[in-house]
Parts: sequence; structure tokens; C-alpha cells
Amino acid sequence: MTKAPTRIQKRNRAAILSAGLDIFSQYGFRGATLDQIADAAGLSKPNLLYYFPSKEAIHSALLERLLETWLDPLKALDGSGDPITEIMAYAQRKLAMSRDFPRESRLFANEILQGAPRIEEILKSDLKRLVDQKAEIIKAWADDGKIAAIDPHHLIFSIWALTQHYADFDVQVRAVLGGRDPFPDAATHLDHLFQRMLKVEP
Amino acid sequence: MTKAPTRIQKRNRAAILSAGLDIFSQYGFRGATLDQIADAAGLSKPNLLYYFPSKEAIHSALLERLLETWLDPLKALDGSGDPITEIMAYAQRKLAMSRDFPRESRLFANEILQGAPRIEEILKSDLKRLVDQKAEIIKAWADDGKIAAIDPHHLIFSIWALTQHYADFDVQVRAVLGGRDPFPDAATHLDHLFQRMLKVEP
DNA sequence: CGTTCTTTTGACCAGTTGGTCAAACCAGAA
DNA sequence: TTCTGGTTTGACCAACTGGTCAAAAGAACG
Repeated sequence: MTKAPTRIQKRNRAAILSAGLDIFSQYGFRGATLDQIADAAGLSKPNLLYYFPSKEAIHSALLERLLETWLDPLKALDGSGDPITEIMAYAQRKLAMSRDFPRESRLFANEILQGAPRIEEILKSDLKRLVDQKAEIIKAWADDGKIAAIDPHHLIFSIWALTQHYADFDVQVRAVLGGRDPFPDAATHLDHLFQRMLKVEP
Repeated sequence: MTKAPTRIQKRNRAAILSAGLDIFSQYGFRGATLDQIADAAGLSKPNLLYYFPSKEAIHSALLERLLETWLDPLKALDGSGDPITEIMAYAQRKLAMSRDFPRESRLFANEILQGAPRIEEILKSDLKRLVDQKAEIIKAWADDGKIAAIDPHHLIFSIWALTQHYADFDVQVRAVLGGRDPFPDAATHLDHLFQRMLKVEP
């Protein structure tokens, strides 16, 4: 029977997770150190290990929380809605996540770059199942002539690529743009792009 | 005056760079260890340090070689060619690079994810200059009605995102596709996509 | 106030890390 | 064959790594 967490526990656990997100999303699991995370969280290393039993545990907690929310936008894609509206809304939701949760996006990117050792099974089961199911919906729309004929899986990959790029490659994007905020323009750009991509030929 | 490299030097330096590319592209600079690299290169650690003076030196050599070839496809975009052909050829060249040099793509991704500490200045100067110049060309095409009106910078970002995704997120893409090779389908998908994206409205 | 439970810390540990060095080894030219 | 310069290695080092522990310091509550 686990006790209810105290005020201090809540604060410190949150601080550790936020600090861990900062560090892990930048350096990956291997490149991050407990000293860095403890420092960023404003705690001593032994104190940090009082709240999480190991480096692994912090990372696992973050990945778990991430996967939970990461797939929600795709789950929300509704087969009974208007096809083009649905797909474009999904893309805009994902772009908003890149804007509002760039660290989560980079944590995920880092995990995949390292070969996804900790989540490969989930990708092959849960993620694949979800994507296959939504691809089915998109295929039906295409077959019915409601959107242009397009490979559903690669359409989903394209949405991921186009939106996550603005979080994962943020420093490059801003360097090229001379420091300007890319997101407003990115939103209208992707809007135009998906409109043209999906519109049925006259 | 530097001597010409011997046969052994050439072989070992190449082995080290290849091993370094393997390891750095997976784990990033901080996450990679000299022992890993030496092991992958089939050399002892002191022997490795006989050819490169430090971990930094190996990484720098790789980044330098990378940047040299990484921007060539964009440089080749020709303002005097046929607009749609030129842009689509650029996208296909970049996709081919994701297929043929995925480690280089991941090395670059890792560097950017970590905040690009070693190449930020180059991004802000050389890369920005090159992109601005090519964006100029694309803008002229759009103004002349030769391609659809589209934000040139974000068009370039889109090409980067859509193509590099297949290298950087390879394990995710393959997991979702059940292990199938994504590249043939990706090529035709991107072909259709850019065709629709760039075609001028009738 | 004192007691009990939670929280924090300094000292410490074994294994790993990037890097050094002198000595040994080896290939090839004379 | 010997000499020479390039090559390889084992032993070593200081700094850092993830993690432990007992003891000290705070909260919480009657």
C-alpha cells in the first residue's frame, strides 16, 4: 500500500522530471549524467536518488509519460469527420506539440536515434497497430475519392517529419531564419501544403 | 611540412572514422566512448590515440567531412533550370542521401539535438547564406508564376524534414511498416507530394 | 515541548572515462 | 643484416560516473 505523496515529494519529483527532460532530451540517455540532472533540479545527487532509485528510473518515467501523450493527437483522428479537416487538424495539433513541448519531441528523437532500445517493442506493437488502423481510415477516404490518392503510411510519416522537424532541428531552423520564430509561418505553410497535398484533382 | 600518409595510416584512419561515425551517430558526442570506437575500429585505445590526438579530434574530422558533402545537393539547385524539375531533383538527391548515408544524417541530427555547439556558427553564416540565396531563386520562380506561391525557406525545411526523417527515424519507420524497406515507396510518395505542392493552380 | 517520520547531506566506493608514456614491436631501405 | 622510423601495446593516472550509507537536519503533529 503506497502512501499519498507529500507536498515536498510532489515538488521534488516534478523538478527532477523536468530537469531530466532537459538533460536527456539534449544528450540522450548515455550522454546525460546524474550530476547534471541533480544540478538542474537544484538537488544534491544523493537527494535525487532518494526520489528515484536510478538513472534508468528517471528516464523510464519520462518515456512512459511521453508515450502516453505522444499518440493522443493521432488517436483523435476521427474516421467519421471531414477527411481534409481531420488530417489538417492532426497536423496542426502535432505542430502545436512541437511548439509547446519541444523537449518531449527531442527526448523521443534521441531515443529513436539510439536505436530505440527501450521502446522498440512498443513501436512494433502499439504504435504499429494504431498507425495501421488510421492508415486504413485514410485509405478508405482516398478510395472514396474524398482526398487525393496517397500512400497512407507515408502521409503519416510526412506529418510526423514536417512537424517534429521544427522541434528537433529548432536551432538550425532559427539559425537559418536569423533568429525569427518559425512557428507562425510554419503553421500557414503546412496549411497550404496539406491543402494542396490532399485536394482531389478536378 | 606534412609527410604523405603510409598505407597503414590510410587504412587505420579510415577505420577509425568509420567506427567513430557508427558510434557518434548513435550516441552523440557525450554518449560515445573511446573504448567503443577503438573496439569497433579493431584497435587498442592507445593505438587509436596515436592516429587522432583526442575524442574531439575524431568528432571534428567527421563533422568537417560531413558539412563538406552535406550541402552539395542544395548547392546544385540551379536557378536556370526548370523550376519543378530542379526542386524535385533536389528532394530526390536528399532522399538518396538518407538511404545511402544514414549514419551521416544521424550524426548531423545528433549534433543539432545537442544544440549544435560545434557548428552553430557555420549554420548562422555559411548555411544561412546558402539557404537565403537559394530561397531567393525559389521566390523568383514563385513570383514569375512558374511554381505555386510558397514560402521558400519553409519549402526548404520541408524538403529536409521529409527526406532526413527516413534516415533519422529509420527504426520507427521500419517498425511501423513491419520491417519493409521504406525507400522505394518513399521516393514515389515524395514525387507525388512535391508535384502537387509546386504545380501552379490552373 | 518531544517524538516520529521524512528529507538532506558528506563521505565514500568501485567501475569507467579520456588520455599519457616508455618500452616493445615491426616494416622496409641501405 | 642492421638501422631507422613508423606502429602497437601494457601499465598507469586523475577525473568522473552511478550508486550507497549512516548520520544529521527538518517537518508534522500531539
